[in-house]
Amino acid sequence: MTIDFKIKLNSKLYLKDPDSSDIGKAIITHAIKLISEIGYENFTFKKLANQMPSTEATIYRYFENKHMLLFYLIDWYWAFLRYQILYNINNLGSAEDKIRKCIDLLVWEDNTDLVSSDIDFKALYYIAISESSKTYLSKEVDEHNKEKLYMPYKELCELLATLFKAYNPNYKYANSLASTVVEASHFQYYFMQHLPRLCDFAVKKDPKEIELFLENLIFSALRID
Amino acid sequence: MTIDFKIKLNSKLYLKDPDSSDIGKAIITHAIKLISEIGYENFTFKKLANQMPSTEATIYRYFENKHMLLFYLIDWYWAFLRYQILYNINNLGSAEDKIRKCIDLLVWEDNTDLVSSDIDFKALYYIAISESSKTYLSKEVDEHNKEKLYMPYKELCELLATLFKAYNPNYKYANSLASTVVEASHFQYYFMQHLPRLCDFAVKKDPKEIELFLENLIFSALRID
DNA sequence: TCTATAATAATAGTAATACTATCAAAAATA
DNA sequence: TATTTTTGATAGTATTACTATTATTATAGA
Repeated sequence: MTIDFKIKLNSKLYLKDPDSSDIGKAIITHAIKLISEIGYENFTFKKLANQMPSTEATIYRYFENKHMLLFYLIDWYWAFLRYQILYNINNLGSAEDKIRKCIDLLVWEDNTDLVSSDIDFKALYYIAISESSKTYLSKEVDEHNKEKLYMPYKELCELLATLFKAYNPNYKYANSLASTVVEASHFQYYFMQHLPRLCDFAVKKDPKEIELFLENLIFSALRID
Repeated sequence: MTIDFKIKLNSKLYLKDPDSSDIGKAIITHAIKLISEIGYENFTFKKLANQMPSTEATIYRYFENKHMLLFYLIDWYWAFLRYQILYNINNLGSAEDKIRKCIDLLVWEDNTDLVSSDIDFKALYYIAISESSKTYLSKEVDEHNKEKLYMPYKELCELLATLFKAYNPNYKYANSLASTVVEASHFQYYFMQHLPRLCDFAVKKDPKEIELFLENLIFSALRID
């Protein structure tokens, strides 16, 4: 599958748009590779510069610090996921089918055919799982929220919530259910791999099991009597 | 309410048991205060030492680094929460009542009467909300898991899962539902305060609303037809 | 109470991190 | 070609995350 579009992100995420130059794009692709390998805590601009190769100072001209670079990747991920969902549910009829498709796209499977791009989607997905909550679990959350940096995440949740409302207009917790499902799709995947006693997918370790759990959770909650 | 017990934590969390000396206890109480104020990322042993007051070197004799100190606090929190639940559901008859009581204890309310201790429970609760996932969202997760450092969290989830199974023995996702509810109790509270569009509690900002959402989620999922 | 032992304070020091600044070379653009 | 922008190379600072040493203080046992 190839979707051709440009994701335009909030300009407050960066000092200089990484999408505007080759070296900017290299920063993004190498950052995805490096963060997914060594983790956000061990990631530094110096290490990134050595990998590219480039210099620390150059990267600092694009991003204020590593937190903003992570923010950029995560916002790109949420925006990309939302576009992918919009594209894929467009031709579906029922709200139920649309919700099922969302769950399918929320949970990564290895057969997902996302080539034709420099972005390593699987690596980015792992970063999203392990690091995305760190964009909001910080003391700067209110400032960042004022600068509208959480918009891509909010828009994704809003899309899900809208579908839930379409399925059952009387359900009172559409937004909370949406954020719960998005978060759960991540940490259940993480638990499956690292802390299997916290989930029920240890035996098969199959992402499809996570989808079944989430579908069951959603349609039970939304059920109309 | 006063519960009198000692929480015994995994000795791999520390170099010297902070519960074994006055200065060790001071490290814990001051760390709770300081981390809740400035956040884990901005927290350093030097700042903690200046607050107590003591010295950096002294704190390093108790904890390998700030990550292990956070781990200690979070493990204490999960263990404490579990004991509190066990104590409170002991005299309850039905699984449904027990589950409702768990939700009640999972979500902090300001009237919660936990005095008679040096521990600032409210501050610790806020730390748990904002920082607990950082104990497992690290590249060292598998090592720490081998050392059984996630036991208190697993035992809490296991307790919930057991209650879910008691309510409906045929439900297939008791563990995943348990971890989802525990995590959701935290991030829904956080969203309510910082990112209200991601939840449905923005108007009242009342923790009771979170409880209603979680109860609805659980009993819908567990419902027997 | 004295003595031995352990714990802490005070201080110093190192390597890495998280930046900022400067300036020349290279590349892009007009 | 001239001008502007970007990058590389280098240097430097403050803070963080530790480790090490030694003197002082507290504690426990005889």
